[in-house]
Amino acid sequence: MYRRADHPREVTSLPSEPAAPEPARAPVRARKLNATSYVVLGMLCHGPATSYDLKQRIAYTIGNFWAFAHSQIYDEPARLVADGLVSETVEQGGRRKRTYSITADGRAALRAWLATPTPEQTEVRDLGLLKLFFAAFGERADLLQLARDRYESHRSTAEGYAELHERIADVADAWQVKTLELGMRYERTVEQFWADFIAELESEKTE
Amino acid sequence: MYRRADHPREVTSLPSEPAAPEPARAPVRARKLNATSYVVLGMLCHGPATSYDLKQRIAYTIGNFWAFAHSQIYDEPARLVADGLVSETVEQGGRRKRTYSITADGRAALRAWLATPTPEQTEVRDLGLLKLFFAAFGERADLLQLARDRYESHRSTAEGYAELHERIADVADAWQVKTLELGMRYERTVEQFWADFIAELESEKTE
DNA sequence: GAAGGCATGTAATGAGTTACATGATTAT
DNA sequence: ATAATCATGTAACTCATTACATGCCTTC
Repeated sequence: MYRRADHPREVTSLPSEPAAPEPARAPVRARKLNATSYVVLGMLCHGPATSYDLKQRIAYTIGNFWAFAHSQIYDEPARLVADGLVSETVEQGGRRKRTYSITADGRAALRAWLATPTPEQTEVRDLGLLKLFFAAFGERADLLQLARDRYESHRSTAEGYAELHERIADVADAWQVKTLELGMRYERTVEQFWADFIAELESEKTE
Repeated sequence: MYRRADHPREVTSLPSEPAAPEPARAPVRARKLNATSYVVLGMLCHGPATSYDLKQRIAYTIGNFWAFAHSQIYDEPARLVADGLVSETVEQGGRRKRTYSITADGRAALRAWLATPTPEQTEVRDLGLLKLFFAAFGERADLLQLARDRYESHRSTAEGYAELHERIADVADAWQVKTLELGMRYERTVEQFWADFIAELESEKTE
């Protein structure tokens, strides 16, 4: 259950009025969906899922470059249910596990989003880059260490992507494969950057 | 003033005790700093600044790839003051504008962070990539539009970076220039990806 | 049948976003 | 002297992160 569902949001009718004859449709004013919402909607397009299933689907794919905490994946479907974009069935007995499915409205919302322009700038949240930016205030040795760590990290991610690509290129959705291909190019670029940088640092030292 | 400074955090002494003779040092248990904190600390290393100054410094530089809302830049320094890592002076009269300076503890905290390993994965928050990933659930025409938009956006960012690089390469901090160079490589890579993708989409259409 | 990890969830806290508000300065 | 924009800040709300809690399943 969405634990903030009863927060004061917008008064749509006076509390003392008797129930109006309206058929209790979708919320009058829709919440503005965010990236998390669309990720959940998109993943549910592949079929009903529990939060844990979603967590898995995301971890293999989008989670590689855009992390979502597992509690987000437990909260967001509940919000989408409140929005009428997702429906939920609760297992009888046991842990009363919830399974979510996307509704027709949910599919429509996803399609509408896909049809919408995308003017937002990409954000690259890279602590390594931040550290490089402020390196003047630290030690030279730390910078070299940073470069080596970041190089290794991106090299290994790139390698992982390449393997994944081999395994799924023939079977997966073509656009998902494309996404992965951008991931590969990105990782290789950054890997190369740090490699070049290490080389520079080391050549300066010996001069 | 940090408007949540008086939230219940951790009781360090019973309220009824008379003031102990301790010299009221830094907070017993330090808040865990985050990226925003270090960005502010780093920017303050270049000299005292108001929040607006910080906003500017960030907008020209780090803000290009990692966005911070201006209210964050107003909140975070206040927290750092509470942490003892930043000091503040309040203008007398007028708007009682606050100017922040980094303290010795603040510099130490920044240096410590720079000396720390960086195992976190880079996050790339790109709505275009998300849309590509879920493109199977949308229209072909929307995908082509997406590709064109994203191509143009990255092309223009790359160009902007190149100009900036020309202007500052000789005068700015060497590591900051390096950061920019990674930005350029990144933008060029992504630009090229979308260009290739557009070409593919268009060649399929004519077959 | 106990240990350890997998699956499922909630609570508390802290951070980020959006919208609002308004004083100062500059340009017309 | 009015408008426009820059500079400065707060409030309300939403979202994300961290830590906790615990049932369920496998394996030894």
